[in-house]
Amino acid sequence: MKEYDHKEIEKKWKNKWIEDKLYETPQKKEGAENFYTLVEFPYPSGNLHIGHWYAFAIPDIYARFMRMQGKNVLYPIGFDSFGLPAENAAIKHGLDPKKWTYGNIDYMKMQLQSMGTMFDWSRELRTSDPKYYKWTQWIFTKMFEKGLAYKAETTVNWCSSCKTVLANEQVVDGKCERCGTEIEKRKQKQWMLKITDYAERLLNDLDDLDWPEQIKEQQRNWIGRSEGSLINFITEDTIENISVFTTRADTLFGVTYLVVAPEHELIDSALSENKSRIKNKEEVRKYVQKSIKKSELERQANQKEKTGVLLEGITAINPANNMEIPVFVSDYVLGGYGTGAVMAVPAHDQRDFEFAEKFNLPVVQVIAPIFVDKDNPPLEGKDISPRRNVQVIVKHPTEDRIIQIQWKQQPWKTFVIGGVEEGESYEDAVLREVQEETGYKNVGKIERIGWQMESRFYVAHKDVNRKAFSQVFYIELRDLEKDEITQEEKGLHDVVWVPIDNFRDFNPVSELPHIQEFFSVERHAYTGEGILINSGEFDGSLSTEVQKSITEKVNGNLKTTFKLRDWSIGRQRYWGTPIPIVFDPDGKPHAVPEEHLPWILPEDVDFTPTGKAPLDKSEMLKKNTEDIFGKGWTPEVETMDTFIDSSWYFLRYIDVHNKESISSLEAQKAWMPVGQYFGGSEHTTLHLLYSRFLQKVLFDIGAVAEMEPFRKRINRGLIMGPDGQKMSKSKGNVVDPDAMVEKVGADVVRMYLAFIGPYGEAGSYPWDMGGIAGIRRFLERLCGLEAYIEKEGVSERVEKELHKMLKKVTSDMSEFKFNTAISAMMIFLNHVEKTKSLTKEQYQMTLKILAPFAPYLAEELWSKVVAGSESIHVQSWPKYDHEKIMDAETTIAVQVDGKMRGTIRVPVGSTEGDVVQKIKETEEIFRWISASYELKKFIPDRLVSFATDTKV
RNA sequence: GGGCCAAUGGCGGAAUUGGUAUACGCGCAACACUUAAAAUGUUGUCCGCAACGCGGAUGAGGGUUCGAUUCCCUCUUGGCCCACCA
Repeated sequence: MKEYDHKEIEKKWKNKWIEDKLYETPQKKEGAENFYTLVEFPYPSGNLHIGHWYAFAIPDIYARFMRMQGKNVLYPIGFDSFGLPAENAAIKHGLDPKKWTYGNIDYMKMQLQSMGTMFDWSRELRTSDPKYYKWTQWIFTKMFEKGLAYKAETTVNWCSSCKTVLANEQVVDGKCERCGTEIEKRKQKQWMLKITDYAERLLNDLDDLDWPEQIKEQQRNWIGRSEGSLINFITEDTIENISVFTTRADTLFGVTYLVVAPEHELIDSALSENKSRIKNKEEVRKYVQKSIKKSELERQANQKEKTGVLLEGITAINPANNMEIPVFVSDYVLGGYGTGAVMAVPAHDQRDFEFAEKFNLPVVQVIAPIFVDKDNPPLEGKDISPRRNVQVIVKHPTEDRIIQIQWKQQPWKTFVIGGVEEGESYEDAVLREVQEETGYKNVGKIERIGWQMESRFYVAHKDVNRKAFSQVFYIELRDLEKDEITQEEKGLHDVVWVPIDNFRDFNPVSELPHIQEFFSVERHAYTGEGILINSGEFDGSLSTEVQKSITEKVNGNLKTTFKLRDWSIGRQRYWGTPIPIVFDPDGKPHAVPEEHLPWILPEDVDFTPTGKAPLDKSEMLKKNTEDIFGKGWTPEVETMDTFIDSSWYFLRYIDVHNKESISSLEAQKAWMPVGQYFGGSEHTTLHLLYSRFLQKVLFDIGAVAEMEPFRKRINRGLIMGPDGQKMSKSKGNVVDPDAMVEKVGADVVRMYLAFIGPYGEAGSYPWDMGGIAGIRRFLERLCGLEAYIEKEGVSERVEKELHKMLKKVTSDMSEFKFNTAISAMMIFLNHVEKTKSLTKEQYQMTLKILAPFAPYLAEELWSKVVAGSESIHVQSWPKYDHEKIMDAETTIAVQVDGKMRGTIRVPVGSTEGDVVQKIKETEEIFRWISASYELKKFIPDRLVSFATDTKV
């Protein structure tokens, strides 16, 4: 056994590779196609955790593989080096954010290099470098010129601890994503980017992307396109119309009130103007102020309990039926979505339903669910006989029992059930049917249960299809006094008392949700589809088909709305890209002209958070502004959200020293779009969407030639602690990569992470100390292979296994299944050790396959066996030989009636006849096949399947 | 509440995409080497039984099929994302 001294090997090759500039990627390489492999760059937090290894070292395996496949592979790295932690270090420990950040970078660079990655460090970038942020600012000024960057009064998320504004995406569970402090709502003038202008394109262009469907779907949901109608409700005084957005115009006849958000403009004007008709101004003002100040968390915590205030003095007209309806203000309506006002349909919207119950508002059903009886479905070609009927749940006066009607001619168990006669009310029909069918006559209050519905079923004894409008009622008997029922009724059914919980035995109607709800004492709105009722000329139409016609009838407009909101990007912070805007003496904003970019981040600032931006105190910035633009001009003092920095960094790597543009079109032509982008799933709706947005903006101004930045995308999984929990210092389950590398070597850590599970599925994998020992053993055994070379002669078997392995590894790597690729290598090693036979060529090929996984060890062993050779990492990937994999004989599985009954060995390419003949000769298999059998399937060289079942 | 995804031995996971379920690794057990342990090696390791055989098993139940971990339906559990989005 040869010694595997990982420390020695790693030290040796790390330096050699740097000396030889092994990983510097030229813009073009003779005879090689360019391939851009990208991984999300890190924030320089101080040191690498095991997640970083998973993020960078595994894509490195892929990058190396592509390089050996003959591609000119770009695998760049940089640092997302602006951001809050640097500033927090400054505030807490009085450190210079720049020094703190750059010190961290130096250390992390060393760690990254220890991984054995093929990063091209000559292209390293840092977003806090003026040479970089000059172009971030340039992009901003272009957006400003196009009206895509604007300052607007909005309600913002304010973190009182970080003393800054956060984007919606940075608020998690109503708390600050960074520090966990509860978020308050504040109104503030705020720089915004108009991503909503691009919503449609961001959505549509997803279709053509070669990304996992899951990721695309998540972005689609985030963009949240919905098609609905804008409908105008005229208020009594006709001055203040209220426009609402709805996706359920079909329920318009069921609107019994309107609700506006606390932020709605109607409230603003009504409270300020004297002529407003609102009578309870004080009450409204108090409610609105309270709810706007309410934190996100409170708003969510109060989800169950609806609150609101009636706007006294204002009524609106339902344009569908001219009914007068009240108007409320409530915070269950969002100011920022749609028009900030909703039409409330309590019968068919759960939130409206809850609100109506609390405020005692009328509930009008306009959609009737359609119930098709599965046991007695309508038969085609039969007449349809429409009918109204009632179903009555009759409760025993003292016991928890209800009446079940057991039919004699049909296999039915039902409630009391019967038709409503012409001119008869539902309630009268209930009393009559109960008396006719059961004889009981002293009943309590009649209660309607759930919604009217349309049932469709076939009535066998009348040979018609019934389409019945039915309503369920509940009554409690006052006593058991009853009249004798008629002989005719007696002949039809028995009346039986059954326990209340047996309601599921009732068929078919008890399957209906609202019956079930009744018994579980929950009440819900009916939000599904159905047939329109109480809707004038639309009665009888299908709810899914009337949105357009109802909208047109009331002069509404069809309208598309998005959930996506504009991106708020201003930060009252220091350590970020300064917003390159100056204000003239009238306060009008102007972009800093390109010749003055980069608009430098001044260094004479005080970091103590005050709620005002630190740059506000920079004399240097003020002076610089006046010097350039003149007296009375003032600078913008906010910095940008760091997500902007990272929304275009991939365009910089490809031409990192360009002084004329973000990157030349020539460089873009060489590299863009990114061929493979690896990252974390947490960036699906943030970074990934923002990058696509900026790319499209840049495309529109001609700065880039591609409309989409990333051709392919893979979201990696999560590495958990050995206990299966998320790693955290407080749980004490953190795995320190540096210590692991020290102990077992970088190659082992890389390879173990690759072996832990498939890379392209965002699962979570626990770190297993035993597992990593297994990989270490594997590499140690590989070190021992050299001893077998040319010792035992040539084994055909080993040659075949080698090519099989090569084939498997090659295809697995293309699909990011590094785990099974490694498993194939292990299987091969097991074969070699068994036969102890290996040629020099076979050994070299094995090392090449190992090279992307364990770059240090492969290089070391390679240098020993191929004297004076170039690095193994510039060798080309071996090709497998199909001929060598071919077997002369193959194993065929024999199935009988779907069960495995044995295998036979036959020459490759045997015909069906040969195989059957062989089976007939094989007693232990043939005994399963009775005299009469049928050959169901013959797959050459694989399987044969028989059926003996004569029924088939 | 909505969307997406998953569920296979004691554990991480394989399975040619509808064709021999449990590859590979870990763990465990026995044995060898050793004074002993570690390391290493060899063998075994889904479950049941009247055990060289047969039956059962891929979260549960049903369906399609000669054949289902794979496709379809219902349900259960778990994960991720979103969430009073009209």
